[in-house]
Amino acid sequence: MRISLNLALRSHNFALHTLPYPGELTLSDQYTARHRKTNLPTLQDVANRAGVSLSAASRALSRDQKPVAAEKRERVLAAARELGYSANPLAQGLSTRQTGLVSIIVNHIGDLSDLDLFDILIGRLQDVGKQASIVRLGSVSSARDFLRGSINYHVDAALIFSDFIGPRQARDFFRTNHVIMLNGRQDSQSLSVQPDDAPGIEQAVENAARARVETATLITGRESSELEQQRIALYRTALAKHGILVHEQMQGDYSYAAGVAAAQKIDPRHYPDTIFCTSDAMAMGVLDVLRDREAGIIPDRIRLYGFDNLSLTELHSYPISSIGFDKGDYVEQVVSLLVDHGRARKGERHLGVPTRFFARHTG
Amino acid sequence: MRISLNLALRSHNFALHTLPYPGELTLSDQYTARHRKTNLPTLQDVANRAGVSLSAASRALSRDQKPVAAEKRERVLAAARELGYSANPLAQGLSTRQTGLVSIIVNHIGDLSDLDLFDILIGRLQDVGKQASIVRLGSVSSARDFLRGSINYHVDAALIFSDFIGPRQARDFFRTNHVIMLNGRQDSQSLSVQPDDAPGIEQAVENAARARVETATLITGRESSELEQQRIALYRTALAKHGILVHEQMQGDYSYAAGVAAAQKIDPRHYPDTIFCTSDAMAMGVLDVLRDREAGIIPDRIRLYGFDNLSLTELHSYPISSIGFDKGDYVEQVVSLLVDHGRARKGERHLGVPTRFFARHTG
DNA sequence: GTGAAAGCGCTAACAT
DNA sequence: ATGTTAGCGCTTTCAC
Repeated sequence: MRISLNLALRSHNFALHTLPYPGELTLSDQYTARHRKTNLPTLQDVANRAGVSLSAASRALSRDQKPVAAEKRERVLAAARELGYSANPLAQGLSTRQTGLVSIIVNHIGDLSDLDLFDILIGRLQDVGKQASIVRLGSVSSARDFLRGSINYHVDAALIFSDFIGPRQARDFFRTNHVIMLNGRQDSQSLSVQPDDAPGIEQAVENAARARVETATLITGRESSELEQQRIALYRTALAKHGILVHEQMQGDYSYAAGVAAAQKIDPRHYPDTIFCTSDAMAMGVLDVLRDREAGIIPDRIRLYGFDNLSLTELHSYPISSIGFDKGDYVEQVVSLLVDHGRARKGERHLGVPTRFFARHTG
Repeated sequence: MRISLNLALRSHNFALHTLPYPGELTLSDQYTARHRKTNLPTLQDVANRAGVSLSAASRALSRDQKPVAAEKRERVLAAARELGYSANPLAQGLSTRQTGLVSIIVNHIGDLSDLDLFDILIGRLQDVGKQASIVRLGSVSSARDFLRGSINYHVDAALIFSDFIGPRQARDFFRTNHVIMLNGRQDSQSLSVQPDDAPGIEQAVENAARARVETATLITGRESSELEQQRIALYRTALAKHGILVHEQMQGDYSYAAGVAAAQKIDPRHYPDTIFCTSDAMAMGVLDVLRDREAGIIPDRIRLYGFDNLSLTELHSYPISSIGFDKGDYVEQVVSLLVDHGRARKGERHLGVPTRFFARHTG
């Protein structure tokens, strides 16, 4: 996953509700529990209190409709409530092999830099009853050993953001087919959702073309990435289509520093009319360098376009026109893959999310 | 936790090692596993292959030294290796009540905005064998019901960053005493680590004093927070000590927007010599507004100090002098609380991390 | 030191 | 519809 930037700008207002403390246990209930290692009530406690069998209690409390007499179910529910019962997910998992955990696999936490996206993602995961476990791979060399023995080895699904894991490795690491590739790598077996860069790039170039620009410089990420190759091709096609000459192409690594370095190499005597960066972070670096050389140069003489549509580009100092996708849409696709197993069966394994152009001050 | 900003600037170089695929199972091993629902080898499989009993295998593989004949242990280890065995943490957890999971509780993912900090934290957690599960509370009203039944109800520990949960609620929610309060709220029973704001504030004010400033404006967070109250007091004490007059005190909510709003209210005819903000995000807003009014005003006429020492303040556009703590130190304290149970027993339940002043361009 | 056996708390056959 | 029972995979007594 790319190295980039983020800002959580939005204000957050939460009401602090007063919470009820748990219903006190009656003496007898406490007694039944006392001999165990933990004093948390078990399903057996609930069953006892409701005067039903263990399995009846299990059925009554089950998520999916299991056959239980309505009146019995009520008693069980009441007992559970009174005891403050909650199922032990470990025990459930041992039976059902479902932990309710979804791993989010990243190289390092910086990959979460689009906090808005992850806020939506994790929120939605929770909505559908899943907990997010974040795995920081660091380096992939020990990933396998590391995952082994960790609970991530037994998650319901793994969302792969780390670009160092391929679809096959992912299936191997997690011993499950429920792996969703979000890093642009995929094969026929894997599930994936991927932004469709084409519309956003087309729109951005079109926007530049309307301003009658004639030349462009491209600042890219690692060209070793197939995804980046495709993206560059999209830029070049769109630019050619609008008769814009690619002045120069420079390679960076998506980072702010790379943008700075690239901009410093730009010859002041031969400025391009426009600069397209394949990350907002690089565009920020470019902006800072060029602004230093000449106030107002952007967008007066050079139009600048980023990529990712980070919240950060909304900052006063970095009003960078960008390309991105709707984060809500993206998350919905991921969640649909997670929840709607039928979808994958229907052959819909690779989902796309269209990008679009976000006009701001620089382009 | 405060709403703030972050930037992951550092470049990351990971070597992509080729990984061995798992040792293929022999036919007979596959057979023994076949009748089960899953084809993962179990401890029984390992025991069979090593020709020892289940419990012997368990002991041999146990983390802590259990009595096993050296030669037997070797055989078990070999068998486990050959089978690609890894213990099922759910089953282990059911016995030991240790899941290896640590919940990180936040209001929303924006609380992670100090990605550098969380990168270190989650990395270290993994080092000590813990997995991080991120819980986005959103609103606390349903937190309790929500946590129930989720695996977070059975984590080894909960790290509370959300400022909407108090120590008592936390213990209740997680049914454990292993709750580490990182939001500034605590009581005698709870564990906590807290930055010590005093040294950083003292140093920042001293820095301003050396520049012979005479007046200061304070832009604060929610004054309803006790922590913020204390912080304001520290500023006022330090300012008074150096004979600096507090010109004005304005209230924000730590956000960039709040900084913008506050700065706009500053009367151009009566600029203070210096502005202290209790968050970097607010300082960024202030910087943007004032820069717009008059180029170079900061730091030529006004010195500006932020708080948090976000990586973002290293950006060219926001070279804001700030106050913060060493993130590595902070994480070590948290981890020590997590790992070293003896520490809490010795009464060392509330750990501190000193802040210091980070000089940059604005102050 | 070692193995048999009893849990941990729950779900899912399986009879009834 | 309901209760009994057999696992899920592991740790931990408890005798030997």
